[in-house]
Amino acid sequence: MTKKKKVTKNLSTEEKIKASAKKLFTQKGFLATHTREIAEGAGINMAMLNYYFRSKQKLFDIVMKENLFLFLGGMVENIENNPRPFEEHLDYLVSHYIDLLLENPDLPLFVLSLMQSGKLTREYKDDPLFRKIAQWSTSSFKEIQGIMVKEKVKDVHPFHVVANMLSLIIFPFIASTLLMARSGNITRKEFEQQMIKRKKLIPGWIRSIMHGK
Amino acid sequence: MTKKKKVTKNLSTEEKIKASAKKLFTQKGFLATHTREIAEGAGINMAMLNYYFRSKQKLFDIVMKENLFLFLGGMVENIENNPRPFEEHLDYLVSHYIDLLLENPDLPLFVLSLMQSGKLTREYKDDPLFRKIAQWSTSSFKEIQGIMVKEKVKDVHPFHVVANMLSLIIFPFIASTLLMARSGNITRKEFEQQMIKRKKLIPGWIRSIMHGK
DNA sequence: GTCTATAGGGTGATAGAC
DNA sequence: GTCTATCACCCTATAGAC
Repeated sequence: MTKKKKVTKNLSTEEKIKASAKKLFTQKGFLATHTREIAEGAGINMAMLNYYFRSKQKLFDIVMKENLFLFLGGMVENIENNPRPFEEHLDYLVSHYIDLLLENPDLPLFVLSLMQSGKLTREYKDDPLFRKIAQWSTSSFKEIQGIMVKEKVKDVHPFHVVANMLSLIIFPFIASTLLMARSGNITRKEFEQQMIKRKKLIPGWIRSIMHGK
Repeated sequence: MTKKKKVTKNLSTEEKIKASAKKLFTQKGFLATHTREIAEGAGINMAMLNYYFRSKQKLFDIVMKENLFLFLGGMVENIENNPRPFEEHLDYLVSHYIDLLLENPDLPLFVLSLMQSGKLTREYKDDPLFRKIAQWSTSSFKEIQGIMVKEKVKDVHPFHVVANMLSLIIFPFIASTLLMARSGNITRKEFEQQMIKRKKLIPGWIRSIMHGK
């Protein structure tokens, strides 16, 4: 009855270990994942893990960095290749995140747990990718502020635009089980279909806040 | 430089242990919290923990149950004492949750981590409090559905009403650090002030979705 | 590169004195 | 009820044969 979904593709041992580790770390976190499980999942011995990665911690760092780059890399690329106002960027942004999260639904909780532990900001604050994202979000925030001043939206702080955008994109994935049960017992497939529909819905909701409608 | 915020109120040893355990479990989860830390936080010895609670697991179960009752208890009471349509309940609901989360900002991530592990539904699915909440949310969902049919909202599934309500309430607390940094570097105090403002804002946003505006 | 066997360290739990 | 000392276990990491 025990699940042993081994990663048995045609990969090098190193890649097999990384694939197994990524899956387990993302699902269970650092502490709850044991090197023995990772080895088992990769179909190799525990000693190989240390041969290739020196330690559990180093393996974790490498896997996490890849996860983060996955999360942010595509976005930065798009920002740099398509310099345009925030509001024109909005549709791409929402769509990109939702696509990413549909494929990696465990990513948000993983990243947020790391963030809460303070580890994330400590270790990656000087990373060029992180700096770019930070820079872009600062300028985007100022843009949002500008729009809201122009539109004379005074009862809603621009903070809520950012808060709502991230909430509406990310939270459903974190609480998918809860939401499926609380919305007429829909299936995983129906859930995913609704997430795809949100790609069109969320930008509208965000715009109506920004323009005070 | 090590923080040692001991729980040094005038409490019985048992209460001291529970207070220390609750704080640590909520912030770091089960595995990352060690019995030695809990004991240190309570200003007592590790052996006392087993004397009062038999094991780390039992202590965790007790503390978790209290956390859940905190999360749900007040709401169930209000639902039972004030039977009224969902939309009239909405303002109370949002307000209650935001007040609760302002005082217990670590609670959501804790509950969601538990939920993801499947432990929560397994252990508490027969709990009367859980059953009441489940029942109430089912009937509320049907009410929302009814309103949206009446208002001829066809391009938005009622799922999104529930999804958005929970997202807008809970997510900002999970990602507070991120949001503060991404919204003009606001302080914790300003963040909390905006959360209080959301008590009035969120019901409006939810209503406009329900009524197709 | 890959394995077996084992070292070394830390964790939860408990025995037993007071 | 509270403490000190210690056990038994499990986990990561590594040594060393192949």
